[in-house]
Amino acid sequence: MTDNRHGDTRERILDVAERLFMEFGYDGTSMRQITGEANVNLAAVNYHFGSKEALMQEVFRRRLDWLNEERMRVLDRLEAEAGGKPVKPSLIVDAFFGTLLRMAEDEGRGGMTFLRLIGRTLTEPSEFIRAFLAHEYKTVMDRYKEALFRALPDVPKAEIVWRFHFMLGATSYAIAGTDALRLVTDWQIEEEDSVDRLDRLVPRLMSFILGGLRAPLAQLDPPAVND
Amino acid sequence: MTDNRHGDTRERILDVAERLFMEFGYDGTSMRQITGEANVNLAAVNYHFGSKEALMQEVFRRRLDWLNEERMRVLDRLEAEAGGKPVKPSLIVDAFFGTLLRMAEDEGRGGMTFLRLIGRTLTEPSEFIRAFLAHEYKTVMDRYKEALFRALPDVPKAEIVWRFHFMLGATSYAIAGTDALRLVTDWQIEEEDSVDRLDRLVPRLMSFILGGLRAPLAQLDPPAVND
DNA sequence: TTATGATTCAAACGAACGTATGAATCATAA
DNA sequence: TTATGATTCATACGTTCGTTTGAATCATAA
Repeated sequence: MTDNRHGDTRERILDVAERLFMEFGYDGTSMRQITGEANVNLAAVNYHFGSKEALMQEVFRRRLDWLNEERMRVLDRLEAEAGGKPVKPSLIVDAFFGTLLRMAEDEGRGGMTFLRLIGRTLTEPSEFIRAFLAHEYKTVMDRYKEALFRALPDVPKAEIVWRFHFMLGATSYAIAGTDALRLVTDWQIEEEDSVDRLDRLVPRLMSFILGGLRAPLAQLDPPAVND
Repeated sequence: MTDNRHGDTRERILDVAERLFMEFGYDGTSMRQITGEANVNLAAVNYHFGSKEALMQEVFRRRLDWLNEERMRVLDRLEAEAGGKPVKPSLIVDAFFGTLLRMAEDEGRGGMTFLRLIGRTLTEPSEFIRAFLAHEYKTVMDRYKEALFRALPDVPKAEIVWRFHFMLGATSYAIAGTDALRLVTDWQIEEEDSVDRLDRLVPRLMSFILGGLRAPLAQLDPPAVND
């Protein structure tokens, strides 16, 4: 027969699904693709997870639980070290984005595959995915926003949230977009600078988003009256 | 009967498809949705455009043709005004991204709907879409990269391309992600700061990406030897 | 060895998808 | 008015989708 050990069926499905969702998106990946490449029966996903949606959620939960706890731990440590004073913005940004990016160096935690999946999924259209991610992210997001508010007391909160958006966007896109970017820019960057080389990407991206965070505030006209 | 004028069937299909592709993505939008909301027969898309893929391409071509020509015109003008000297980076960035963002203020050119569609599509998984966009974008992209190379002669070209990526990412995400961002950040930003208010978004985004472009270069270890 | 619950299997289900077809209807000009 | 080509129409085709089913097979413990 095949080399199936029935005990790790769940894990094999999760690994394959993670990779295929990353490559083809949620809608673009069929149950038959997943079960085929995982060498399990078509019905196995529904048996072990209940549905395709539940599988997608489990793919994320498996990685996000650790990531979000780690983000909390790092911020806890930074705030403890600061002893009541606000934490430096660059440290907060590194705790949030750097933790995510460095997670990709650990194959046991999903590696580049999961990192790209996260990036791609943040712009996925499917309603249930966005709702699920919003719920998973809420607590951590609120903690980090509060930390940034404290760290930048002179910057309007709305501006901070905006820049958090922009940083998220640059990051998602950078990690999701290997292929997309390759096409758009023709990618004449040398081999050793490929996105696959995280040690090249991380410092560049961190430098960019920190530059954006520190940029002078835009001059805005006063808000128009609501009519 | 309905208020169908058979002459504008093509245009009505394009308008509806643009909106639905923006909202639900390419795979998530069915021919029956499109033709239903456009009040045309199911077969109309295949009759007028040939296929769903061809429809998607026409949705883009209708807007991108003007956008890319306008980007060329603006850069032509800037380079003429500079009279042989390099154009300032901030002007180049504004010519590329600002032209796109300001296009969204013109409902006749697609408005926010097309802007969001562009943003979302840059991370779409479908192969044919990415290939199509890469082809549409190639000429313009090369011109702008060259302009940036000339404007920043002391910055390694690879770094410039990287930061172009990051700027593209922040922009795509910001314009695509109304709903996604709303969820991720809980969106306690006041009403008048919504993404729908382009006059709020544009200066903030431009300030952010310019800050990123100007950020100090990251310190990199020398590239590892390829083995 | 046998009984039991967990897992895997082949096969099928109904629904939705993009597309194709040929007749009906329309606009236009001879 | 009639002939012609463009367009719209209702309907159906063949696929693929996610899911379900009931029997077969497995691991485990009495």
